[in-house]
Amino acid sequence: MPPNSLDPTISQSLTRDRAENRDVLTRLRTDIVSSEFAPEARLKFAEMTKRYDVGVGTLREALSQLSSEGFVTVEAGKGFRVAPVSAEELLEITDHFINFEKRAVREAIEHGGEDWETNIVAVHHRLSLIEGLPWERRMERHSEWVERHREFHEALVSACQGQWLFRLRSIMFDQLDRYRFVTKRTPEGMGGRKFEEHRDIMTATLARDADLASSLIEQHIRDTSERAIKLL
Amino acid sequence: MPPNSLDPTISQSLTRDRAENRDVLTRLRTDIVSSEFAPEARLKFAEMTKRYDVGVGTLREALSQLSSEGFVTVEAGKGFRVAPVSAEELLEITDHFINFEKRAVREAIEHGGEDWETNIVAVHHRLSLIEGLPWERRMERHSEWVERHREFHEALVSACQGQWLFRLRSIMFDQLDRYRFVTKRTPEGMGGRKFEEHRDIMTATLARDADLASSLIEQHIRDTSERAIKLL
DNA sequence: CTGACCACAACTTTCGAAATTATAGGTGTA
DNA sequence: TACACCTATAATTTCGAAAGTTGTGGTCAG
Repeated sequence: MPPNSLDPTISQSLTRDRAENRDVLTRLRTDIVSSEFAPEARLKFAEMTKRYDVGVGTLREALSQLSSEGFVTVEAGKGFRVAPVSAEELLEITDHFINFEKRAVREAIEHGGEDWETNIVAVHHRLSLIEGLPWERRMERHSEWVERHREFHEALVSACQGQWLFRLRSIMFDQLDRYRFVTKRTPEGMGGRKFEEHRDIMTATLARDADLASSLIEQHIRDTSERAIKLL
Repeated sequence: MPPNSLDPTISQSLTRDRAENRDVLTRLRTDIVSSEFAPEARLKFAEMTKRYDVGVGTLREALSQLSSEGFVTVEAGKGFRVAPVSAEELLEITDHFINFEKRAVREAIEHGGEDWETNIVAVHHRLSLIEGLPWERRMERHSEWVERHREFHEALVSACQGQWLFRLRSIMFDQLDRYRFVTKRTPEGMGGRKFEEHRDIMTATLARDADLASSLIEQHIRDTSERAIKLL
């Protein structure tokens, strides 16, 4: 039942509906990543159940899941809070993620087949459609960019053999997303060389040049994190 | 209301009650780690609520938490299952854990103070009390050994600076525990050189010899995993 | 004026029933 | 006989209310 095409405000309703239909877990994580809730803010059940229109049980399940992902903290009897942020944590997360991502892309280059290659090209294209846009239009579709950016990096390493390597990498990536958000409103952060960097990473990966791809990815991630630290 | 002292079967009721009083999450994890539920077995709510005497909501929260820890899998509408096991996964988990643990112990050696040292000695002593026992008595207290063993390795790295390093290390340790369980009933696995190995690791760590401690830990973990693989 | 104690309010946590969704078995038709 | 559909059953998933806890403000004794 997708009557989106009948809605007069098409472009808005498309993104809006997609956001609304996702489950509470995803919506809550998105709201925390995008600083909708400030770090260390209390997450009260009364407000949350109204905001997301779900029962307390469902909400509790989502919150406890987010706590094991590291996005919220929980203290017995005191409820849930948004996890704090710090420059030290960002530095550590960055190091772990780079470490994982480099190993993962190496494995993917070694084992990836035609489907893997094709998917990278496809996903990169969708990312470049947004990154090629002028500054203002990119800002409007920032949440879409976040999603495409995630898909692109995930596609790069999706052929890696280690299930846990992929899993650990993804945990760190989600955490990085939270810090990446602070660079949103700066032209350098949200634009700059991103377009070329992603293109170069893709080229090196498809050329099966693991050393080059690794080093490009490391620079790419470290640059972004260093910009974020200055803005924290 | 702990009328344990009135119970005639004291030693049994003490350990039993301690197990019963822990929350559902811990009990369920213990039951999965100790192969109480076979890998890939379905975890039905009807049976679970009776077994642990909790409501479906509480159970659901525990299960979804365990799914993000990797102990159970969940498919929307199909319920929860115990996560599968494989030799490949054990090898990967072992590599990740050794990697984390070596870095963590290095950091701990660098930053650890007197409290850290004292705690290691104390926790190692409690571990050695069990490991010094003859074979049959050790078997009886296997679940206690698991707990002490966890505490010992945790104490070694508890002074490491990286919060996420510690966290990631702990996730891998819990996963290893599940595989370690298969070596339970073999004399070599559950005894052998464990006593001396743990003592040597402690000595090297307290002597602040990071290189030696790292290499001893790597051997220690890898030996155990290789034994487990043969029995899988 | 200070400190402790008590009662009230707000919030978290848990439970069991109701609604929804998947599964298996059986019936009818080609 | 094979295939599809429909029904009954069994499971998951969600919700709202009740029970339990923690925090707070006020009162009374010292």
